[in-house]
Amino acid sequence: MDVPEVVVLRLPLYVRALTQLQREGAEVVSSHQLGGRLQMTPAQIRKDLSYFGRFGKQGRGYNIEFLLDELRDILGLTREWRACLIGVGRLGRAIINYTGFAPEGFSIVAAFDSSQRHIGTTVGDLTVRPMEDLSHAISDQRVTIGIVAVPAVQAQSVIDTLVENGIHGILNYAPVAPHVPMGIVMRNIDPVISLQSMTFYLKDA
Amino acid sequence: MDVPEVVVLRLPLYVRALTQLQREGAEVVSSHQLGGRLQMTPAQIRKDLSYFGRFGKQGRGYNIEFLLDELRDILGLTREWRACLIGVGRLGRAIINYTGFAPEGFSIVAAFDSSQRHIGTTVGDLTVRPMEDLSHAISDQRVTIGIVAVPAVQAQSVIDTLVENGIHGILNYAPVAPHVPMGIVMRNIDPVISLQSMTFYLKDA
DNA sequence: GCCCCTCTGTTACAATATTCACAATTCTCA
DNA sequence: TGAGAATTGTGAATATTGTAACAGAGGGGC
Repeated sequence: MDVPEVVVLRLPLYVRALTQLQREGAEVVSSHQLGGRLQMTPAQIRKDLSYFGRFGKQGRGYNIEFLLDELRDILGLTREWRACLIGVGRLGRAIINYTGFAPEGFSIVAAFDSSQRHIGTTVGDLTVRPMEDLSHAISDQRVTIGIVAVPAVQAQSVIDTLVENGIHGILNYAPVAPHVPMGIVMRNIDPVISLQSMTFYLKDA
Repeated sequence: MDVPEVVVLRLPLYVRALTQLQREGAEVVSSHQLGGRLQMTPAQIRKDLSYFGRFGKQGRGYNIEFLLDELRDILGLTREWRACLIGVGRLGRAIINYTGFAPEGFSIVAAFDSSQRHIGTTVGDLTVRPMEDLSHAISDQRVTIGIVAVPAVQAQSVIDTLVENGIHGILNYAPVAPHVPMGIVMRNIDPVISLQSMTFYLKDA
């Protein structure tokens, strides 16, 4: 099964739009309607979905509940995902307190920091632990995702440590482009980079 | 000048990597070296840069200081950009307190909320103002970017209001895919979407 | 039951993006 | 000064991604 990554990146958008439609009471949606919501062509939606199966009915469209179930299954969203967070500075604390993760099945089950100042303190309902505990925590609490919220200079070494301890998925908030081995999936959250590509279009307006 | 958007999206990464190299004391860098840092091919870097001019010297590479100046100019990073923030809940407060914006020339100069509970309170060094003040604040304080940190249901209408008041650049933290008119530049920051596309690759590991 | 309208899945095509490959230029050093 | 090594900028080749178009299936109305 060889699905282009761009397609995978769009699937969560479909899930979200369909969930919204479902909340509005819709039962069926056409690729045209969905495309209207997401500002994309109906053809692209149909093509994307066709990588995974045949989910629609000609003349009718897609049953929302059914398609949602399928997409959630494809993306692996039917299980809970446990993450650990490294770095409980301002940013890290904000991430722990962010309420958007839990409803989608992502939970932060452990927090780490290298500074004595933070170790032992409580953030949300987590007690901050020293980096030395990382290895045990990952296996004991079956953590599969690492969230990195340390300063830029420390990010690469923290990520190396996570990878050494069997983490395959990394959500990186540090403003760097870390190097990860093949097979490791990393996503960067970086508002400054987003702004800097935005100003290119704003600068002569 | 017709530059592909993917190229513009990469320019900030070059700026960051070059800044880092400069801090390390380097004066010159080749496309090969830069590619090593950013995990991309030398050819891609050279081609990207060639959309904007000829910045390198054969046999030698790129003068870092010169290339940085050029890229900053291309991206419009030589001026200060003033933003306003809408929504001072947990997320909004974290954004105001985020220290990563200022060093890059982005400053949040006004904060708004629609709830009486928040209006008049102080966040960072800003006093939260009612939405009614938005129009005046944008012109008085020459705000050009809007940062949206309101709940999903309010995001579209807040964005409409920003656009009506002349904002062309929007950094959206709300977990929705809002609809904006042509010519408006929007960037979405959405860790949940990032995680959801990550789990696709993690689910059978 | 039949016609017509709708809408999917898919194939063929077009547009974009990336990589290759090489002439041209610069630097180094004997 | 000249030969050899390094590295750019770019046009051509390849690969990837997106769009269009259409055959065929499903549904509704009469």
